[in-house]
Amino acid sequence: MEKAFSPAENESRLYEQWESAHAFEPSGNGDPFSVVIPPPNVTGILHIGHALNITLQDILVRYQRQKGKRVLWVPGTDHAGIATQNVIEKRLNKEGKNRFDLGRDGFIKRVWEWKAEYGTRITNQIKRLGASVDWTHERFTMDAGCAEAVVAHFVKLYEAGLIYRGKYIINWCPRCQTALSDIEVTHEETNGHLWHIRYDEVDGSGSIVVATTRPETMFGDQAIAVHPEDPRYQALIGKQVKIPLTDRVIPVIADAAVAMDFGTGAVKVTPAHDPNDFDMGARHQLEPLLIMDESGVMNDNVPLEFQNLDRAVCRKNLVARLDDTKSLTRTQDHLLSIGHCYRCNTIIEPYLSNQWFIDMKDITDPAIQAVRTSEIEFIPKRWEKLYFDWMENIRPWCISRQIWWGHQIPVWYCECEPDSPIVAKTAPTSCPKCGSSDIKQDPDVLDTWFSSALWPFSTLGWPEKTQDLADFYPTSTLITGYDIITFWVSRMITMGLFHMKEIPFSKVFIHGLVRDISGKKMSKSLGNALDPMELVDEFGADAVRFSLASLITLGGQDIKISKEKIEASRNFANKVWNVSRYIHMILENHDGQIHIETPALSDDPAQKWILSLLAGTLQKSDEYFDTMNFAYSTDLLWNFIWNQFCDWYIELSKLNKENSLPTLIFSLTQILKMLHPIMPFITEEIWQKLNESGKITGLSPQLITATWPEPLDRYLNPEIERDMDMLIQVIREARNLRKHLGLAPSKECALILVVPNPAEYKALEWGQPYIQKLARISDIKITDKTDPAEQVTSAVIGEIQVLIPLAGLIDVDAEKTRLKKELAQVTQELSELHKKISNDTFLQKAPQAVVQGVRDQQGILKTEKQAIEKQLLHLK
RNA sequence: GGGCGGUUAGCUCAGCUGGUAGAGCACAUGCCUUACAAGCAUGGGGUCAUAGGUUCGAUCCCUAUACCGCCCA
Repeated sequence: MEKAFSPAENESRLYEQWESAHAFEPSGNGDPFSVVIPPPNVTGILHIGHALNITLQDILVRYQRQKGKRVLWVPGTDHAGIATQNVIEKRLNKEGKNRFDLGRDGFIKRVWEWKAEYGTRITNQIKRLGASVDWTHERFTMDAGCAEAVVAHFVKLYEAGLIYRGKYIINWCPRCQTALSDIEVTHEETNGHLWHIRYDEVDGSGSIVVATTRPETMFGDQAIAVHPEDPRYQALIGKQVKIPLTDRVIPVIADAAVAMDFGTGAVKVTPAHDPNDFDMGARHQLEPLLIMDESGVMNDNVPLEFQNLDRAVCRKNLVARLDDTKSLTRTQDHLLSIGHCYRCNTIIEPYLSNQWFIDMKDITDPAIQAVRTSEIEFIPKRWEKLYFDWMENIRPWCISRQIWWGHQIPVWYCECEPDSPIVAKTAPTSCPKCGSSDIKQDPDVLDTWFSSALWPFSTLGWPEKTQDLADFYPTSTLITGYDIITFWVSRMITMGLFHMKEIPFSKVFIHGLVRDISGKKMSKSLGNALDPMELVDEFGADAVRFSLASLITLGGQDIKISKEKIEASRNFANKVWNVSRYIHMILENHDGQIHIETPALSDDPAQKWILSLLAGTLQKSDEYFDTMNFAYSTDLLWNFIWNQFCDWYIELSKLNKENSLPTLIFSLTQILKMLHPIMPFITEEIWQKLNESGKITGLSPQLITATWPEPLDRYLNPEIERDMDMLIQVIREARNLRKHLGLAPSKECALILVVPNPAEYKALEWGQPYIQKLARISDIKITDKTDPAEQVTSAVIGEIQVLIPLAGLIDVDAEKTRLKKELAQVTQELSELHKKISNDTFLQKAPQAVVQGVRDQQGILKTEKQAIEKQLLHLK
């Protein structure tokens, strides 16, 4: 074996080997276990959040596969309507063109070309992470099957009366030129102003001052509203006022929705540009008046001087003019929340337009129930609160988008009845009413999430009744970030239950978002983004995966990642490689075969010990993988492999190399199996190297399809673990004493152990060679009583005294100082225990075991104290 | 305005059906001990945000407060 594992030279080869062996495809007769990947944007690149998400799924999936499940992990990508269209439009801009120059068909063709060119980029990145997805099941939200599903979905909802079209205020992005759903708008607290504007009464008798954050919309005002019980304005209700700078006259109306304590208590009502005003307008039969076009530019419903101005410029000019004309009575600083497009961050315009909606409130009940009854379980549970909050206050979902890239709405219109849509699964050739062939399809496309909502079953073949659907729906576990619980998770559950009458998955594992080391969200514009592919290049996929997994605790907190963390994981991988290399070397020098399925049960204490630890590790490992406690899994394996197996067992086994080989090999194979879900590449490579040695029988050709370890409970041995713990402590103390003496590590010395306890005496007796080897001891003497004659440096572990006799070399003063410090420590602890034990209420109320624990501890410390005092006396 | 999460060693985080704290990294010291210097050995380092309360006993439970982050309106 090479001195180090080279990820760059081996990972892609191993991946291809797995894939060509069909290892990622469902096989066997086990229970099905299926997962659908949260589809990334087909033309995007993989960011570290994806890497985290994919890593966690792959760990779960590989574990379940090794456990013998019939595993299907469906990969795929999303067409990401607005985002992708934006990218292509930017490209066109660079060529000095726009989408209208190409026309709809030409533009869409262009996007498909782009997809053909870049669509494999992200799937290759998924491969580089080692994701064991079944590529034969790969899907795309705009492939033929998904498209068919989307149409079936739309038609079914329409026929159930749940989809409708209408004029409402929606969130309009003037840059993307499309409607957005409520959750596609992000709100930002912003320092703005509250402008107080005076509207004069037509009859000249007085005026009313309204406060507004958006003065430019005043040209669309259709009323001024006050609260019906506001004493300040009683006389004004019903009066007519004039909009400043215009001749338009509007009424003062009374509406209970007006907040008396906001601003002046009087508000302008602009039904076409504000959702609340729209509702109020409907109550008072006010006609909405649009004053901007779709780009946010003022139209000819405003005075000439403001026409064709951008809304922001208009505001600036208007405020100046109002000030000049004394209509502006006051300007206040005001903190307000402004909606922005989540794709391009442009300020959203509440805009009146004709859109398609789904009436969600009629179909969410089963989806709410499924989580209430724990049929679907969120991990961590607290996210259910967000889910319920969203679902129980659900509003109509605006699903139409005024873009070209996406699923065009399956609706046609005929001149004969332009307001009556023809909804059909396949494009009609003529109008069913008048027979005219002059029919036009609705130009809008559907929200991308409309198709994503079908993902757990559209990817398995729905609306056809496929074998995949029968075998793998419902899926098992969904793993995703909390940022798309409302966008995606809630809608999959709703639509899964609506179409399939069955939940789409039984568990939803929610992980945090990846942030940089200072807690900021990673983004390209901030320059703090870590490119997962660069990290894979530098440290290997295994190290990146291990690092990410090690940060995922069940609390679901956001995680911070740094290169240092990944470097540490790379070092761990190197440790695994090197211990394997060491065992491999012994194997090569070994004559004969090792039978892996029959590990030796030897009398060797070290072997008994490591097998006991291995058995315990396996138990916990199963538990942590089953509960998706990823950080515990990585901790457990790191600790067992590095701190127990490598640091201690390997060293102990060197005393008994040849005899230890079966245990070494067996332990290693179990380690590889347990570590494989997290670090698939390096473990697979080591596994195959073991196989290539030709000296081991019973190994499957590939680790990926090797079965998970059988329980090893028969090896559990608490006595040997206790004895070895003690032995390790003795060795540590001996090393510590040597260090204090300034002894060169290579130099051997003598050791005396005073051990009054017979059981400990016995263990130290068999442990004698281990102590000599690991603490570099030439002569060792184990006795049950102190020999006061010698000059020693000493330490105490419970009843055991560890002494290094070294007449002449010991700095008596330093030794005294050290012992006195220890004595003070022990005395302090003893006095605290004493305080506790002499408290009557403690004795009465604390559990027996706790009281006994304190007593035991007291006994041990007393012994230690006496020993230290005795040693101090000897030094005089 | 409402809600959620966080505050533990220099850094990143564990720990919490309550019995005075752990890891990795970093740091210090000494080592090329033939698996590994991407390493080995040893060590230092924490009034568990603050103030109250419950309790024999609180990092853990309760109530406030402060600060940080996120979500919703």
